[in-house]
Amino acid sequence: MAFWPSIVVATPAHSGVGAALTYRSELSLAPGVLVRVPLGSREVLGVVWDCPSERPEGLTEAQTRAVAGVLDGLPPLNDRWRQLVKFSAQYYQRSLGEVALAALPPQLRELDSVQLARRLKKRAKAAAAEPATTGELSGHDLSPEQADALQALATTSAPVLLFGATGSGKTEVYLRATQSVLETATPGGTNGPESPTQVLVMVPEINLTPQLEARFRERFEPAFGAGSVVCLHSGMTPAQRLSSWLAAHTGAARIVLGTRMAIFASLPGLRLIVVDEEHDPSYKSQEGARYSARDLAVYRAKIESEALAPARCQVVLGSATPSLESWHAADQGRYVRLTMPGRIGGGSLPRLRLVDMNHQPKGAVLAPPLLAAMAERIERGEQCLVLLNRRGYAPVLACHDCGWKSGCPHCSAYRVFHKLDRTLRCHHCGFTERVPRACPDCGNLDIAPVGRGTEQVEEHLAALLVDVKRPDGSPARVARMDADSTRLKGSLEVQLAALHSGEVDVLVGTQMIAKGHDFRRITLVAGINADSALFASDYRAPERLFALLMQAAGRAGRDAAQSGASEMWVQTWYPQHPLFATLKKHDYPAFAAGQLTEREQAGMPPYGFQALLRADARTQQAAQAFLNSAAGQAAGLPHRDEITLYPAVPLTIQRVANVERAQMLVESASRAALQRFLAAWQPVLHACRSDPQARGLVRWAVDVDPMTI
DNA sequence: AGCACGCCGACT
DNA sequence: GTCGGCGTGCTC
Repeated sequence: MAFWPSIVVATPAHSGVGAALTYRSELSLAPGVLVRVPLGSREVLGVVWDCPSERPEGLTEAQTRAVAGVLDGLPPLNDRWRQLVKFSAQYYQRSLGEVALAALPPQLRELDSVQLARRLKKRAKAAAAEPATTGELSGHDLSPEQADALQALATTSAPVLLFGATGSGKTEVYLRATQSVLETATPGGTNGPESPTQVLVMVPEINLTPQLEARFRERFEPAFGAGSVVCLHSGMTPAQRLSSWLAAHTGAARIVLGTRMAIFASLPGLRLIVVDEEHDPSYKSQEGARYSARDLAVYRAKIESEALAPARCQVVLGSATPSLESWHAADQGRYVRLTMPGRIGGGSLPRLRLVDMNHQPKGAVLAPPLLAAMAERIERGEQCLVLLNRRGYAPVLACHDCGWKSGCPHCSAYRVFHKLDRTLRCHHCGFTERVPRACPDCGNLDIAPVGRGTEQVEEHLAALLVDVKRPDGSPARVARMDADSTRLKGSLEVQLAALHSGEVDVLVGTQMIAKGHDFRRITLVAGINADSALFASDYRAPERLFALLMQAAGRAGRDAAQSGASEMWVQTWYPQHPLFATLKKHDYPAFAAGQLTEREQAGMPPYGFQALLRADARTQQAAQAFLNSAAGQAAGLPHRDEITLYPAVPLTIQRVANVERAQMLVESASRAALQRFLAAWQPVLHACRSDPQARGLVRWAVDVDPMTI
């Protein structure tokens, strides 16, 4: 008897192969089984989607090829995983195969069933050698707010928005919720009683995994064994990723910590998903399938719950400054909002001090009152954070004689001056050159930096604070932390340790210093260039600025004894801006309500729904021609009358690495209409590729629910 | 995406 | 005379 399994393989959206391919097999293959199949002249990894015993019509036997091998020994990917993949592919307008294969660890593609069996055997052996010691689970006492939140978590089945101030102890809530799920949830469901309960915890950045991993290991390894907590993120080696993935898939791992990619991990016993800092834009993927791991978390919990009923899989979205989408969902009652307004130990949030730059000496990078406040803190043995969202020494180098600027020859952007290695670096394409001795255009020797980045502020501060002494009489120390200073592996840890040990008094850095890290002795945080975000054209800019400043403020005064005296300084030319009034009161609900009113009036998300059609081409003309041709041929498609297609426009940074970029905004008041329209548009887009006007088109992509427009 | 096939310039 | 440039086109 022959079977005709339909199998998904890695075929990107551009390839035109959208659906599964039909192969031949002597054996019946269960859906979710991993196989190796011939594709063209290669042999690739595939996932069985369906396995009928009838050959599909319109396909002759000669047109099919036989399955080359089955990766037996590995349990099939379960129905819910396949449903998650299918939904993601549909919703984000990509092929099933692309999403499915991208969700698997890359190294799995290179393994045959013999090698895989060897890996699995090794894993089993290691697990047997390190049995759980059934130690006691320990934890600190809970605050009343934490206890209330946990109580509410236990009784609700809707998605939970945990709205907790920085320092309110959200992590402890995650730990307790995890503990409760692992200890009490009954295993079972459709996946069989053999799959132990599991928890997925996501963080926005790789940088944040180590400290979270340490806390989860400390709490759970004594009871659940050495391999019970694993990480999953793109910074791991291929071998580590495969290992963690297998641990999750086989149920050996009980807790998976990871970045957005972890949402696709195979977790047969999944009972709880935590999305920490749920507002963070990093949860939205910007390449391949442009999925939102936060939104998929909500969907995944829903389908897991449906399969587990009456048991359930819960999802918790945590933030001190939730996304307006989640806030709105809570307003509507679709999510349950749990609020933890107070800091652990009763400390208060830092006081906001606005510095009106209109009344400061001309050209001052740091206002004198801010400097004085910093000096005072240092003399008391306290630490300061200075936030500036621009790395390098200066964003541009310019010649004052002829007007030359340090533009990138490959991008429509300036190259940034890095003084440390005397280079001009393009932050978009990476093109780097040594700084020219003289102006390349007119030969003038007097070329000067314009504007400032973290390197310059670090240098500046070191000079300005040179006479300031710490309590022990030693001079103040200034350090810098940004993507440049933490590039080398392990250097982030070294720098964090220097701050913790008190070696450093002032830390200058980009937004990476605002995120998550727990600094005990910081009592002053300063944002020195917030204005650029105040009037940005992106309608999400205020939301992001508020979140960043709120998060940065949260770094100060985490030690309750000092929290009363801690301050958040913001330098601005617009102290009257309404954003600062709500920030001053730490009143996120008021800020969110204001933003939501504006969004509603403008029909913007979450009241309207958007997608972008993006095109990259060798010329701007070709990119726009593709978009225009796509728009023209959208006439008559389903729901076209419910869709607004905006004119094609170049991106803000029009050219990157010699590729011209353009996009077209697609908008609708109905998510369903937008979805159906995009699905019907897909074949048209494929056809438009070969439009003679669009000659030179490099690639195109649809971005559903884009973060920036 | 890979990887073929396919048709035009500088080299052993 | 070939090696190889990357422009189209297909993958059950």
